[in-house]
Amino acid sequence: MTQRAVTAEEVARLAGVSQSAVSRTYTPGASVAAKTREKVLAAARQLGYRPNAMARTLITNRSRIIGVVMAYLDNMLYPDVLEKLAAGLQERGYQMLLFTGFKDRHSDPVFEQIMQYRVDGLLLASTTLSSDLSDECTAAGVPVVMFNRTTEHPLCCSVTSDNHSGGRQIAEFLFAGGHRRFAYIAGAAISSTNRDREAGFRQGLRRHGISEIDYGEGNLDTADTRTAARTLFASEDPPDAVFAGSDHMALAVMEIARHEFGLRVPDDVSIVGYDDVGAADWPSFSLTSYTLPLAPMVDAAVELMMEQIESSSVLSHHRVVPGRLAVRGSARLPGGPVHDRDGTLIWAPARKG
Amino acid sequence: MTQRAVTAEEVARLAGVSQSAVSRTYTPGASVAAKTREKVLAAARQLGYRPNAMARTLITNRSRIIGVVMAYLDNMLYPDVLEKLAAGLQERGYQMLLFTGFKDRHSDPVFEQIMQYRVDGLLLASTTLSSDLSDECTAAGVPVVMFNRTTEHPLCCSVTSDNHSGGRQIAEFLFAGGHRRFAYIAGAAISSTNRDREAGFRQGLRRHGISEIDYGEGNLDTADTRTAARTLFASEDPPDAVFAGSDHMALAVMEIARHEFGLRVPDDVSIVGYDDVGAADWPSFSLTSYTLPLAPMVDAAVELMMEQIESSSVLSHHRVVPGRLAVRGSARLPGGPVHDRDGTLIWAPARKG
DNA sequence: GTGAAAGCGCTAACAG
DNA sequence: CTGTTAGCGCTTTCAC
Repeated sequence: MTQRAVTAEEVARLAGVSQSAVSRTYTPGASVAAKTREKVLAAARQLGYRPNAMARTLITNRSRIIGVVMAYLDNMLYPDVLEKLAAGLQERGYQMLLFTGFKDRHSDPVFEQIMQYRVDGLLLASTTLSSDLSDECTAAGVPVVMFNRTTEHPLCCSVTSDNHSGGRQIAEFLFAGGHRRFAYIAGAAISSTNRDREAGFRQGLRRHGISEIDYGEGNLDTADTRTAARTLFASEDPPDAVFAGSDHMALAVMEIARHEFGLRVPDDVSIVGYDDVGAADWPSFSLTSYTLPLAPMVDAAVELMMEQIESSSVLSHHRVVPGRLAVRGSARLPGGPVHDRDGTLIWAPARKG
Repeated sequence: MTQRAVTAEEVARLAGVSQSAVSRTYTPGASVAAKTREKVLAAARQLGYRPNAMARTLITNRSRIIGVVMAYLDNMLYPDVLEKLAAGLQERGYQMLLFTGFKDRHSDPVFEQIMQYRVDGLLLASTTLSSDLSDECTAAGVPVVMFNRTTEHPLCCSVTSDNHSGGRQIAEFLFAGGHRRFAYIAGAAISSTNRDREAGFRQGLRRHGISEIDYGEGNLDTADTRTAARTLFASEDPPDAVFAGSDHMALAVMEIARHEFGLRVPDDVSIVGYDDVGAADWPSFSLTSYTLPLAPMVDAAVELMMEQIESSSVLSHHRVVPGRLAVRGSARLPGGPVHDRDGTLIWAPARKG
């Protein structure tokens, strides 16, 4: 601020009331006479007064700011997450302090900064970030919600999709499609999300007696994924079905398959992703993918956050939101309906009409 | 914060020094004896002390927070902007309060919120947002930097690419490629960015006697762009060269051209975009595009912001960062070198050898 | 319903 | 170099 802003004191003077009256006018539950309130508002408008949120924070011990940590945004999913999250928080009167772009740098100084701003809560949406961060938060009494990842740590909340089930459903679907040689392209090796998707995929295949699959490290990175795909397709016995742990990677694999190896998708190789980002539905890709239920996930995250803030306590709830397989053209279709091991229907051929 | 945080007072008591000594320890330029500093740091570590940025703001009248307004993030460019911006600000000790996701809602309440948090500056990266917002800021003495858009308003800074020149270069390139029937797909009609790109394009074509071109309203929206593209290609005399005001729209046009009209790119129609987002370089698209010089633009924006904050004054500098044509496969190549009207080389065939 | 007064956690003079 | 002191702008008792 270049010039000192208008204070409640000045407004009070102009309105001919006490400074407390001004404060009360801007405090939702406070008792102010309608007449007083009007005088205050008139004076405030005239002077261009705005309550100072910082000063309020100092005394209420609530900043109404949520720290959001997203190491990098190139997962095509995150812009969407950010938008929905911002909307949800704003609706409840909260602001968003964003920490991102520290791919290379260390995250510790970042964390220090966050804490100095006395955020009311922290949302961690980086699959790769060390969980020390969340420990330090709970130690400081700041509620944490992990988004699209989880942890074994006892005291923190998380919201994820049903990664394990999703991976398994994809395995069932691909197996039913007649494939026999599978590959998995892994995301960040240390992330629970990647671990669960892979574990589900392997479990689904094992049910059909397949325990050996190809493996590539995509690392959520375009270049790494391309390298992994090249190795895969150049092998003597290349896979005829590839499941990539994220759409981002799946699309990179598809590009390599088509443009560097001249493979037809899905005739020569089926490719399936996870997340169902916008581009998955573009005609050029028509990527079969497992839909990450973004809206309900964000809702759940905001809810968990509010619950903790309002109760002034750090909870430990883990919410899993179910997604569903979005079948498109990048994977061969099975001849008939596909069921999960518990009997639920994963996919069925469209009825003829 | 659930529990009241540790204060400088408590640290001082434990360290056996005055509270000021604690403050000084955390103030970069302050004079503290090494021994005192150490005692303080030891006590702080023991208690888990962190300075309260809010309290500091109250007295320094500097929040070290920059408000960033981005109405929506689906322009594939913005995640990148956000990352780079966050990194640049962080480097200088600033945090980022992000306002986004209010596509449908009104932006006024959002603005009120921003101002209550006493942001040191505001970065506007929404091409579509009304400029009243920036007026109100300057009125309040808060420096504004517009990113990737500009305005006629006297008191505010802006950083853009050379949109007009970019549009013109694309016109030259396409004309030299032998095209004769052109179309422009417009972004947000009210944005300076769109206006300039279109004006440059038209100017470039007019130089060659072409003043009539097709026009579609893509509105930076996938669905709108598709509709516009359908109308274009379904016409009796469809264009053989399409320039879309953003890559996002260019890709949408390409999808429609190929998959709904069976057109070959660039044999049947050349398509050129603007921004050079990551996907432009994917083999599936190989989109010729004008590179938005993102890194220098973000640097300039941060610089302009800091300059204003440090001088405690609202400046009015408009920075234009030059980009360059990234020639790929989505537009027919000219037979020989292409020059802009001032003689600068836009493109030349690769040398044989 | 209202004003006076205390104080949130910190920085910035000011003497020493 | 250090401690003392006076606020920053606000919310929140507490009497009235």
